Amino acid sequence: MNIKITLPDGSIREYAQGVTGLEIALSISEGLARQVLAAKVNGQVWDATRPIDCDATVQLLTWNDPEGKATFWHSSAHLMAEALEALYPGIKLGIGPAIENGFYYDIDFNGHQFSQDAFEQVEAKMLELARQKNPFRRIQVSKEEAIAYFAQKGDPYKLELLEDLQDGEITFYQQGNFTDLCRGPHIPDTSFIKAVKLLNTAGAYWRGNEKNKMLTRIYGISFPKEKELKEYLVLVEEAKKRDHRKIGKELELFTFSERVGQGLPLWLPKGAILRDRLEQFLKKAQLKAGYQQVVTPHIGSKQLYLTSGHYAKYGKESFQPIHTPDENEEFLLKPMNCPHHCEIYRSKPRSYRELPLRLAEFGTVYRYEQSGELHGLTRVRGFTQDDAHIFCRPDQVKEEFKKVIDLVLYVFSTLGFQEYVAQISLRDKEDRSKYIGSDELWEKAEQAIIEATQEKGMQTVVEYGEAAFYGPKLDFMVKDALGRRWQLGTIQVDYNLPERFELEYIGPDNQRYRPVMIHRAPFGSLERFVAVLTEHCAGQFPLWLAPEQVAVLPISEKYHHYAQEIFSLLQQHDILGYLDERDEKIGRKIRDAEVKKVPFMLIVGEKEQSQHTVAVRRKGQGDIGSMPLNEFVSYFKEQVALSMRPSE
RNA sequence: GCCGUUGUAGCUCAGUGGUAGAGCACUUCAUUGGUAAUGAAGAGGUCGGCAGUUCAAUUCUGCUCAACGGCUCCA
Repeated sequence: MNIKITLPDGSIREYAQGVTGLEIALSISEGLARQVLAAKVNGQVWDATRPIDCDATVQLLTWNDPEGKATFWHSSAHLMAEALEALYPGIKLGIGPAIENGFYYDIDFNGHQFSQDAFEQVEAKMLELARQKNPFRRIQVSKEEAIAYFAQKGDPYKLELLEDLQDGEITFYQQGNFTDLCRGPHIPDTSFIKAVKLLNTAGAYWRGNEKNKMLTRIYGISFPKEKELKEYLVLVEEAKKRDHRKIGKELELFTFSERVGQGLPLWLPKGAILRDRLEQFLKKAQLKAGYQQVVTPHIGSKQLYLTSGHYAKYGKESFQPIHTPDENEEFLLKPMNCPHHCEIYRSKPRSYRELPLRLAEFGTVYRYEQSGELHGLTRVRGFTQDDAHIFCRPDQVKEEFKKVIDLVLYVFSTLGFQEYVAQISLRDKEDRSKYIGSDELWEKAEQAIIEATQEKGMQTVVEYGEAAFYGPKLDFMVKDALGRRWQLGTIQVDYNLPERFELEYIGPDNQRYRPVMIHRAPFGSLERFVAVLTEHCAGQFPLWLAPEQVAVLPISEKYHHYAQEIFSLLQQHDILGYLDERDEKIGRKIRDAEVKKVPFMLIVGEKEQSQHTVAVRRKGQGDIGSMPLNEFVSYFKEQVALSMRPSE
């Protein structure tokens, strides 16, 4: 009996029943067959060797398809497990999935010593096994058989996983001497794996629960070609060069001190300039958008956070209250600015005519983060939010929300972040105990976000369980140099805090109403934003942000006087930079300025002094000719404006 | 917080059971130079901290602090 197979180009071919993806590929071309890793059958990824029994739509997956890569890496995880089992008999296996870049397997080494020194040995074993061209076999087993197998093998983790599986849908995959409980799919055989590299090890709790045993997670990556592994490793090196912790040190943006405490960044002069420019930029944009700046203290009475609900939620995992010596009053370092802003709202009766009231503050907050979580500037214990709270009428929520989206996107585009993910963060579907407020209010808030993003025509992803405890959010995420995702901007709709703080306004009918709050921070925090921006531009900041914009480099001591004149004129135009009066040759001064990523160098010597010009050199471009200083200043200002123009 | 790795000069890193080295940076001197490193000399470290083993510890052991890679967490 024949079945009809529809291919992605729309063509329909007939094959005998039980045809496999691999056979279909072979019927098209041998070259294709050599590349096929898996097959997407009616939208589901299958083994390329699995028989297809009825009419189906089939897409053949290769290394160029994300699902093809995932299958490849998943199979690589099995291969690694096989190699590890061969080298360390008696180990227990957790889970071993493919991830965004590679794969991992969680291993209980059951008494064996394992360290990264053994990586090469494991890699060699994997390649040895790969060359055996062992097919991955899919085996359907009953639950009983499956339990018997792992009970005999003595693998408690697999037995635990089996508990949650239904009889009848359990499959094993077997290659060489290795059998694993696995849903699949897998690549046809191990010989596709031509290059492997183990990357690092890490502890990981069994099933992600910190009450469970910690297993050793081994990360690795593999490729169908040796060359691709090399390219990948070059890419990783490049990413490391962009790491904001490294660049931050080199460019003297920030530092940490053990004596000050972990997670408490010290901003150095150049970093402070960067921060300040970002603040000024946003303040200006916010002024235009109708925000008003406020300032509030760094601590607040514990009572404030009891009211807001933050104390009940986070009190135990926060910095503990400060006690006054005499009255024994309790104060908390402020972990967020909203309660303070609520009190500003309450400072006088409000009319509907005043709304929306938009209160903005670069507010420094302190949160106790677990020590193992701290990471450069992206995860710290003291940081400054570009915070604002919009108090508005319920009928204004959507419009205000959309305006905030515009502001966030304006900020992103001005700073060159084209790639970001807008994530709608909603409540956990099952566990509602983590949240305050009624279902009705939550639904209103969630609806407002969904509608606003739809009306803006934004591409969004929805994540459940990612909401704040008082309301849903729209989060903007970007990736760092090493591919880790970080949340930058956030916009949150909140019906709950106005309740808790009993915020009110008088409506046109002279009745009291409750306003709605929108929390928002386009940068998120200055710290994290600077970190991600640093990596984004590899320390080569746009001209308007560069902490050192122009270096004045006299050829020799004889021209110091003229150079000083030039430098002070630059200062009068608010151009930042330095004058290099060191007793060094010009080549050296240029090199040092290049290394410091200074965008412009003005070289002055005999010729410039006599003609009253400056020789302009642009970083990365070289000499761009001589001109009178005033000409350079206007050229420079043009370039600053260009560097700020929102990219399309 | 948990698992693993690391900690030597301002930075990047060698090294050893007998109290330490390089390059760059820094200081001084010579040099007055034209688009990515001029030369010489000097100074700089209680080898993360505390304890223990030892005749002797930077080196071995324990604890502790911090950083790094993950896990968990993230108002």
